[in-house]
Amino acid sequence: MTSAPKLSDQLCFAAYSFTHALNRAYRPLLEPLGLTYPQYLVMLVLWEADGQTVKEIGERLKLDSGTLTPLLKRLEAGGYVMRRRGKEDERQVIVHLTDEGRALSEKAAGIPVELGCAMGAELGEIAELRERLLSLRDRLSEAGCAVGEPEE
Amino acid sequence: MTSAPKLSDQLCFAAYSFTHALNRAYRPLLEPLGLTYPQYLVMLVLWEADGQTVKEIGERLKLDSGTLTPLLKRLEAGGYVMRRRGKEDERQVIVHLTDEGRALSEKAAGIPVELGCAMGAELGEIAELRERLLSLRDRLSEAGCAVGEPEE
DNA sequence: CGAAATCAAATTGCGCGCAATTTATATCGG
DNA sequence: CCGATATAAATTGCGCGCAATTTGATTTCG
Repeated sequence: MTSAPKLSDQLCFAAYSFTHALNRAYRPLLEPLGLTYPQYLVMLVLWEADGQTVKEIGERLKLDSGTLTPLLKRLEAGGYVMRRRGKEDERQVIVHLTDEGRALSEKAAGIPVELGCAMGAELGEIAELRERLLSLRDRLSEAGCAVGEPEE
Repeated sequence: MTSAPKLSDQLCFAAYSFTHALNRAYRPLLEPLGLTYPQYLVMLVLWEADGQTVKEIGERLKLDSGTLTPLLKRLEAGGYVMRRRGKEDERQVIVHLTDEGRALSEKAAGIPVELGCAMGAELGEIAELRERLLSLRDRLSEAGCAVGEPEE
């Protein structure tokens, strides 16, 4: 008798609802900066290395141009980045921080700390959890198309 | 000098991209059933207990009527559930499985197993990770409005 | 060189998630 | 009993995420 899978047993639901809770926790912290959470992630990528192409940003965040193009336009409208066609290769668009965008990193510096406190978890626990999630993510991505073949 | 937070240091990004990877892994498994991942979660809730109100489903999944109402309408259009106004309290809408919706649980029974294999993780590891994510989620939710007060 | 294949962004369409508002029903207090 | 309050869904508006397609530039190869 194949009983239905239980919600409470599922790692997937735990990850799903944890992510949403994180999103909700970030919202009030990011709102004063005029950023959504995915926009914040893009800014993190640019603070690490300015002048990346849409493709490079997408590889880092695992997002495609369908998501990034409108998001970057909103960041541009907000005055945090500038989008320029590449000079050598006109297919690509290079994203540069504005002065304002660079300056924003100072205001955002306290956010991870604050979130860490809200979770009340130790740095070591956080780090370990992070590694496990990234490793499972990569295994899932590798499995990728292999998922789905019947067992018999 | 307050340097910008690093993407790679962040638990939040790990959770974010793990969740998206899970979503992508579920997609090809759920597509033959005609379900999206959030729809699958709703079905999990109903397979455990049929005849719940929109509110009850929302409490279980941490979703509100703005998300659930259109989702449930699509499930109804797909023939898996029926939505009925409550007889005692006409404010609430009670969601019932159809025969087809109940039958679907058999086809979905293999999905968690398949995903577990794709992640190549042990049951114990999965269970532990799940508990930690749920516990952090709840701590985040409790902190809730407390998040955001300045430190000085 | 020039057509075909490849590649980077942009666009389109759809389903979430959630804040904010609206509608309809139920309950409470005077 | 009736108006005020509270509650459950539904609705509206916006920003993702992603599949699929389109547009325009570049590379490949005959």
